[in-house]
Amino acid sequence: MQTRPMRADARRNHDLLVAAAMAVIAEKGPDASLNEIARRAGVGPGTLYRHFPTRDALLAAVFQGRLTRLCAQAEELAEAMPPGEALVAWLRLLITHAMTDHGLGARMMLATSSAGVDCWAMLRGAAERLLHPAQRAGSVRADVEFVDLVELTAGIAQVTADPGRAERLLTLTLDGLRRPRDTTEQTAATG
Amino acid sequence: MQTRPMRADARRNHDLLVAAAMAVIAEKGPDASLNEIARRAGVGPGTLYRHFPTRDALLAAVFQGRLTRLCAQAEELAEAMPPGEALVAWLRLLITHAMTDHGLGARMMLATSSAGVDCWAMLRGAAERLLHPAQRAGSVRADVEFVDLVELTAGIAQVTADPGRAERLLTLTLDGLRRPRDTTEQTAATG
DNA sequence: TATAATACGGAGAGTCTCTCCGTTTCAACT
DNA sequence: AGTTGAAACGGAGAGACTCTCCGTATTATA
Repeated sequence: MQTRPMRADARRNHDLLVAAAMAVIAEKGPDASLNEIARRAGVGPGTLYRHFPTRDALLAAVFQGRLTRLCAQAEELAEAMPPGEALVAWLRLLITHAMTDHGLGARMMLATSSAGVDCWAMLRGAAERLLHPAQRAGSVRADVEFVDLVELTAGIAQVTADPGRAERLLTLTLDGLRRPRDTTEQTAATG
Repeated sequence: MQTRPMRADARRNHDLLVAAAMAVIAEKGPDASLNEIARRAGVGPGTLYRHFPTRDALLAAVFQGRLTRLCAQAEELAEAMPPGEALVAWLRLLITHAMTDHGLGARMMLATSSAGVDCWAMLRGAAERLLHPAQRAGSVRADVEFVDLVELTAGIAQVTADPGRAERLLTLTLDGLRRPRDTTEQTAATG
């Protein structure tokens, strides 16, 4: 996979397209017309399709920047707080990310490999950087895995656009719906 | 809201359209062409739009039957099991429903009022019929509300198509990600 | 500057949604 | 049964979108 330097005009159009896509998607949602994005970028539709063969490829390019920042924040949190709190704080950031642009963030998070950018791998690195210490510290149950975190977070982000509701659902997910079992309930067979 | 009897041909076409929609959506997903549904039903596009002004109205009609059955099952479970178990069993059914037709079920569950069929009200009745007893019995925390159940369930259904994963995420949501607090961790300030 | 490789642009084919209106069908009344 | 007004039908068509193809223009290299 050797990346030979792009021709100057190609590079310029690539950047114009990503910028236009960011603007149009922010205002019209993830189903915005690709035609309009091309128009806004000042290029023809053909050019758009040459750079980004599928809609998802374009979306991935738009989100790569945000995702990179999100993963960097995981590292910062890990160094600034105790493991359990750091994880929770990052999950909050993750939900915010997943809610951007009408739930588009969540859609990208779930895409295993969206043409070039491997969101999955990036997220996995960041999430496990926080999850494993939190588990070692005993703040999070040991059987929780990376994929659980991402799917639950993405799910919450997709069902509501209201940050207050999202916060509420995240809290519930962290603590569980069942009553805390410091009572007598022993749950003989829950399977 | 007086419902005068439909004309015979109107009634017939209505039913043909719902049947066609069910078939086409099952095979092509929720974004299936409305044109094709009309064609399959043997009517013109105009007729389809007269009966169902929006896509969601048609989808709601398709799902009304399934939803009705789901709500009836809530009643049956309530009579057959202890409150806590009944709720969990019904949530399992709810997720299955939410996953049908490529996550379309979840989309309908979240639609507050989809042209005629008020899914929200139906679900609310069924869910609270199970939730409140479960809370009185102490199986579920008292601050959980109907809307929490629906949103969490719909979220799970939308992020995965694999029943195994859905089951896993439901279990996690019921029990929480945090470690059960029979340990020493007291969480002074988690905000 | 000449030339091959690369990228561009936009016309156009095919599809989809949704509307409009002339035509047909139904049901109520004589 | 026959008449008639209302209700419903159907399909042509406007407008928008996705994606392709290929003649033209631009870029890098010699």
